[in-house]
Amino acid sequence: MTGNDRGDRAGKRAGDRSGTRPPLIAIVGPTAVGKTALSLDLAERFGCEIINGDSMQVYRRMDIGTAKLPPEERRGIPHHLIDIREPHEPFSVAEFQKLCAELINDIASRGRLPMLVGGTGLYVEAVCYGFPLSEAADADPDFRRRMRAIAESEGPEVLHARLKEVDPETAARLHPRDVKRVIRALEVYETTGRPMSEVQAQRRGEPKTSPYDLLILGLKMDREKLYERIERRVEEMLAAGLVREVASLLAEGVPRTATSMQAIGYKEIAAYLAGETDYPAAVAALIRNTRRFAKRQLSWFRRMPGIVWVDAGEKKEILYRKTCDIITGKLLSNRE
RNA sequence: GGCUCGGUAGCUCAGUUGGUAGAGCAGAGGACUGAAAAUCCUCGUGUCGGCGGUUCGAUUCCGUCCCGAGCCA
Repeated sequence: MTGNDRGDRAGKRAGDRSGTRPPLIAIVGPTAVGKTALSLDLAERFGCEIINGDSMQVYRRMDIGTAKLPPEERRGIPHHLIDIREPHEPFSVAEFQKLCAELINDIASRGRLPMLVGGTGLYVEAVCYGFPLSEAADADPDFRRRMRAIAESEGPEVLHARLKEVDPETAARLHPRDVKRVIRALEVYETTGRPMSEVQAQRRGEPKTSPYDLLILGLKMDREKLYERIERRVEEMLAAGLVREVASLLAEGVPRTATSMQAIGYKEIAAYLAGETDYPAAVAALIRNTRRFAKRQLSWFRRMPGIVWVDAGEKKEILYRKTCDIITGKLLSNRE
């Protein structure tokens, strides 16, 4: 809401010329590709403030498993939207988008450059391209619980059939077994009385426009190399005390069903601590799930428009210089 | 050295009473608009260990060699 308002105001003020929208640099890419390290160098060089774009780094005390940058390593650069929720609290794209919009405007108004860094495709894209989430319905936990119960007892197809009656367009788009999306679509109809397809009609399928003066850098890397880095990172997390971290979260009463406990690294270790698997099996699952996650991230970002891809497999200095050049070119072109 | 059982997809294995083969896992691709590190969809050709023989046709039967495991000397 706030983001749209300010975007409109900025548009009016400047006759809708692109240079007057708040600037935003985003850095995306799969897990373990090196987003954090690069973001620090670039933030230092261009006077950026960093906004976290990882859905799980918003949770406090989930540090090791989410590869959160420790405060003492942040080189004095402000980092936003880290540690803003308790691990048992829910969070959502809509909240994220709203908080981001406020932050971006605030940072820009202070003459600094906002830099969104993260691997959660939905979150980053919702911010970069301003999905009109505010027009849709709020989450309704109770409704979701009831729907889940139906899916379990009668099968997910029953819900899909129900959706087909109220919103045939969305039903056609969704697979009958994609329970979460089917429930969300039903939820939108339930709480607004309008089908989701109608709520989203203006945006879906249209060419993407951004409320920001936007530059998205995508980090890519040879698959084999990326998988090696993932494996190494998991070993490092374990050595750094991941098991202890998960155990202490469980001990403080975070339920295993909480969104935060669905995070990779946490769900596998929680299963091990509950005696459902042995340690080697848990570690193997953790590595495998991280690889699959990286694959899904790549799938998302390959499709997302407007990304300038750079090879993160190159030497640190080369990568730094290349990305600096891209950003400088972008900033100069805005001055004309 | 002798005997037995194995050698089939990256891995573990199934199977073909002779008509060139298929599961699980791993892997790959994709979808994604208020749970997203979540959720969901699609994808199985490989000298059937090598070389000969029998056969219209061999991964399947026979011989031989190689490799692995076990047992007996």
